[in-house]
Formats: sequence, C-alpha cells, structure tokens
Amino acid sequence: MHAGQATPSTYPATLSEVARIAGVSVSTASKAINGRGDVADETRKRVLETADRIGFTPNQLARSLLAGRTGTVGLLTSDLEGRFVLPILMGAEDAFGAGQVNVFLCDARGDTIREQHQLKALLNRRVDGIIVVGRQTDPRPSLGHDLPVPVVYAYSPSDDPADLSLTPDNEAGGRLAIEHLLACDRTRIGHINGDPSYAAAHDRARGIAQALGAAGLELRGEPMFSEWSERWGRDAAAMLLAQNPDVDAIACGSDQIARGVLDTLRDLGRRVPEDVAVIGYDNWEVLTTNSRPELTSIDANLQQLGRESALALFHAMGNAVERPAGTRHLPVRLVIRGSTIARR
Amino acid sequence: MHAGQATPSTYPATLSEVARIAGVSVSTASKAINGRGDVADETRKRVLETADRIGFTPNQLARSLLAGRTGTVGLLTSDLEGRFVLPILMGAEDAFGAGQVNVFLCDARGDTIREQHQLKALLNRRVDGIIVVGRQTDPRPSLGHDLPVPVVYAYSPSDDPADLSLTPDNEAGGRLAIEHLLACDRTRIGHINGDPSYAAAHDRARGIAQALGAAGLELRGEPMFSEWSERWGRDAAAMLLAQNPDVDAIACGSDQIARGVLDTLRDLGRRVPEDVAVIGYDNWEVLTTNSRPELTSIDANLQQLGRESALALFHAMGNAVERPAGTRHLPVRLVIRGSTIARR
DNA sequence: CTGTTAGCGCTTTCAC
DNA sequence: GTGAAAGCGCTAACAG
Repeated sequence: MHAGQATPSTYPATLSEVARIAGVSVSTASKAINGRGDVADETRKRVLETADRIGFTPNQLARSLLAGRTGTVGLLTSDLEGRFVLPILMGAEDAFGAGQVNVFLCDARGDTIREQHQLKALLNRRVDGIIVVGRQTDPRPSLGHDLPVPVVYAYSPSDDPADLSLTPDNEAGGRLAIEHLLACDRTRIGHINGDPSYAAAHDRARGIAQALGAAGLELRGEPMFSEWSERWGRDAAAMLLAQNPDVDAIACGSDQIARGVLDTLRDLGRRVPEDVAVIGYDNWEVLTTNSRPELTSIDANLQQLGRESALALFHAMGNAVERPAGTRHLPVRLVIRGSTIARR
Repeated sequence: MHAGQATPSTYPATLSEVARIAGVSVSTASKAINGRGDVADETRKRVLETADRIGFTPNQLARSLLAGRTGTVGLLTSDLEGRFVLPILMGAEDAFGAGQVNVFLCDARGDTIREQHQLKALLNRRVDGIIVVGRQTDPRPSLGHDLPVPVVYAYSPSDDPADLSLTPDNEAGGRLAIEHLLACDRTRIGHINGDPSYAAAHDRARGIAQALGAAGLELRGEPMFSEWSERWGRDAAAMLLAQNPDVDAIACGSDQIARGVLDTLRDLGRRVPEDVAVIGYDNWEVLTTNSRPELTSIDANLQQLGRESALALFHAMGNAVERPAGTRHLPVRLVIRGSTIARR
C-alpha cells in the first residue's frame, strides 16, 4: 500500500546503523549516545563520532513508545483569531519550549464537534497533557474528567470547579483602574463599558463599583454597555458628556472604546488628561501607544498567564495523583501613559 | 465519552486488550478495526463493540513508527508576536487540520540558534514536513537542502531560489492602490511609506511608481519613509500637505500610517474622501473598520497564503521526487471602504 | 564494560 | 477467516 522507503536522499540513520558501523551492539550504542551505563571512553567516542558522521538523530517516536510519555502537549484553542489567544500561546510555548516539550496546536473554530475531534486526535497522539485556551473569560464546558491526561484551562475557565483554570482577574482590573484615577485626584468618574454578553464586561464593572464604593464615591451616570468598538466609544462619550458635563475621568471597558472616547473629547475641545483623564483596558499596544495622548491601560499579563498554565500543566503531568482544582484569577497590571498623567 | 470504570486512572486500552477480551488475535482485531482484510462480519462487530466499550484508541505513535510517516508537520515561526504570522498559521492549521495532519508549533523568537534547536526537535519527532513562517517579506536564510523532509517558506521567502517560498505580492498591492485611486478620479497623489529597512516598503513603493508611470502621472512630492506608526502618519501628512496643498489622495504604507493621516486631515479641516482620499495597507480590521471614515486598504490574503503553503507542503510530502522551487508571489486584494469612496 | 534478550503497540505478510 | 511471527527504532533489564 505505502512504500516507506520512498524517503528522499537523506534517509534518517538509525541506531542500529550507527552500531553496525561503529562495530558495537545497539545497546552499547544507545548507552554511549545517552551517556548512560558504563561504556569505555574509547568506545563512546567512536560511537559518537560515527553518529555524528552519518547524521544520526534519535527517533523520538520509538523513544516515546517505549517510555510511555511523548513529551508533547496539546494546545486546544477555540479561536485562533482572537488576539487574547496569541500571547497565551506564546507564553505556553515559551515555558515548554525551553525544555523538551513540543506543542501540538489545534484550533476548534469554536465548534464543539470539531473540538471533540481534535481532542481525540491529541489523545491518539498520546500527548502528555492539554491546555484549553478560550477567547472569552466566560466559563466554557469542561472536557470532562475521564481523560487519561491532565488538562488546564487558560483564559476561559472550565464550568466545572473540579478542573484547574487560570483566568485574568477582571474585577481587580476594574478596581485598579479606579484606584489609579482616584490617585490622579479624579472624583467625577464616568464608565463606558463594552458588550454586555461578556463576563469580562460585568467583572470589570463590578471592580469599578467596588473601588468607587470603598472611596465613598458614585459613578457619574449609569455604566454604559454596547460593544467593544471605537464607534461606541465615540458615541457613548458624547452622550456621557452631554448628561454629565462635569466628569473629570472616564474608565473604559477596552482600549478600542477608549480610543473612541479620546476622539470625541478632542472634538469637543476637552483636554486629556488635564480636563478629563481616560483609561482603557487590555493594553493592546497598537491602540495604546499610538493615540494622542498615549493611553493608560490595564494589562492582563496574558503571556504570563500562558506561562503559568504551562507550569501548572507540567506540574500536573508529574503528579498523576494530586491534581489541584478550581479557578485561579491571576493579577493584572496598570500601565500608566499620558491619558491619565500629564507628560512633562 | 468512555469511562475507565475498570481502571480509575484511565489507562489507555491497547489493541491486545481488545483482542483478548473479544477472544481473537491481535492481528484479527487490527484488521477488524481498520476495515482491512477478510474478517467475518460477526467477528468484526464483536471486536468493534469491545473496542468501543473499553474505550480503545489506537496509539498513533506505534502506527507512525511502523508506517514511517507521522502525519505531523512542523510550523516554525520566527516570531509569534507579529500579527502576520497568526492568519497564516490559521490557514495552515485549517488546511491540514481538516484531514489527519497535526501541527507542531515552534517559535524561534527570531533567534537562529534557537531555530536550529527547534528544527532538530521537529526532525527528531519525525515530522513529515515543515512550514517556515517569517514576519517580514525580506528573504531569510534557507534551512538548507539536506533535510529529510520538504520545507515551504511562507511570508518570508527563502534566500535560496531552490527552495519553495510563498509571499504576498506587495508590488501588485502598490499598483492596486494607485489604480483604485485613479479610478476614483484622483491624480495628485502623495505617498507616505513606512520603515525603509523593510522590503515590503520598497516593493509597495515600486508598485505605486509603476502604476503612476503607466498612467503618465507622477507622485506629489517624494515618497516618505520612517516607521509604521500612526504618529509618523500624522507628522508626515502635515508635512506633505504643507508642501503640496493640492494633493487629492494619499497612499499609505500601512493602516497605522493611514490612521495617522486621517487624524491630521481632520485636524486641518480636509474632508475625507471628498477633498482627499486615503488608502491604507494590510487591512488590519481593528484599524480599518474603526476609523472615521472607515479605511480602504489592501489585504494580503494571509490566511489564504497559509492554506496554500499547507497545500504546497502536502503536495511535496507526497512527491518525494519532484519538488517545485522558487518564490511565488500571491495576489493581494483591494478592500474598499469610506476613505476613498463617499458613502451614501 | 559489552552484547543478548525482551519488549513498547501496532500492522502486515504468510501459513494454517 | 484467522492467528502466529516478524518487525518499525529504541531502551532496559540481565547475563556474560
């Protein structure tokens, strides 16, 4: 059916070839190459030289089959398009890649059927663990517990508390934003949020309300929800300013919204940050560092989240017994730029 | 799914277990499960039932070892951060993922040493092929030809014409931009470009010059190079308008630059597109669909490029003999929005 | 120190 | 139709 010998010019050398050429047995060659067991220096040298000369590279497949572990993990994303997935993926790839672990990337396109399919493929390939990366912080269905390998959920937590999930702390992010505005001596704060179907929107709003309450303050106007776009930011800002002309700060649900807010403020002749301070969310650099002025924002440390997910998975891969569970909310970080503090 | 009721620690069942429980030999079980050879219907049914019941999933490792092919490919990126890589990666994952192929993702972080390391890891895992994705369209060093598997270069072409590379046609993109502006009755066209250390910048500029020349026109002012940022777009637009107040269109080297240009035009009271038409490059949606007005741009069809790269690699994986070489420049696409054509 | 032996889990001749 | 046997490439006992 298939002829395996159709390999091109450079057919990967095998250990037995090395052994034969070096004039030793396969097991001796193996020991020599892996630095294991007692092998005479002279023999080892000869084997290594031979291996190098004929370009021997150990077949990981065979090793894995024997060892029962492959040194691979699956990265199951629901949506590669989303910009949140990428840094997480980088962080994970980073944490693993430094070692011996390689990553299988699978995109389920937000399709449950497809996800099951990919999951099965990963298990057939005998990955040692799986990271599931979602694109929203809303909980997602668990993959279940009858899996032969540990699973960590990143960004989108699992809806099952028996799973281990890592997600950014949006509530803390909301608090952080307000605390910064308060520190900038702002007290008449408005809030323009994004798509109300996202848990992130509500979590941030809650954090904002908490921090204001703790300071004995109230929001100017109601929180405004619609979508995560500049257009909405522009429109909402106009509305907010019409109803509350005295606001001295606007906390935004995303950087896109904040960009829109900046535009409207400029149109209306309000100076930023002197008259009105503006803070975004996500720290999406292409938006935050190109605006006038540059945009203060909250960074979710997604790369760090990816790294931690990888570490957690790595740990779980070692401990077949005790598997930590629950949702960990990772700290976020304030990035101060010119939209809240005047540059000198 | 299946539960490992028998073994709590969900140890993946093996074929021999299926065979034993079904009361047949391993080889019969194998044939039954793979629909190969002559197996009595009754036997096949029994085997399949058993396999399903104990949750048997074939170990791909063992299969691959035997077959000499793994059904995996390596995706070697130089920089996951860059936004160009992602759609390519999606396209590739898409084209492969539909079938049986899984993708190993490796990020070399732009480091040659690390790239060699990753390459070796991929070869050790016996990938059937490799796609190398760069973040600029400047040629990159070839991985060489003594590799046991085919390689396709995506976005960044290889500097060796004996390799197969797929990259977007930036020159055609430049022409497309100008042809569109001409079609919009613009003749006094200025050009603000990006970082001159990028081949993309010069390719686009060349296309622009060609198309203008073909129409018997000349650029208003010299092409301006600096960086791919909104700030530069703002500054350059002010300069361009000061020196050539009569320009009726500005072709930009990127969407970021175009966004900056839009801002300056608005500041100066020029209407877009009535007084001045603006066209960007890259069709980065977060920028193009949020501006006032929305931005006409050139889309490099990167997802398509990823898909084609996957197909090319797939083809090469089948044909060990004849390997197409050279750099293919894939067509780009004009996306018309309100910055060049007035909305009604 | 070195080689022989026995697999990892699976597919594939090739007898029965 | 079915099963025994021979590996894919490698490692890990265990003898020599």
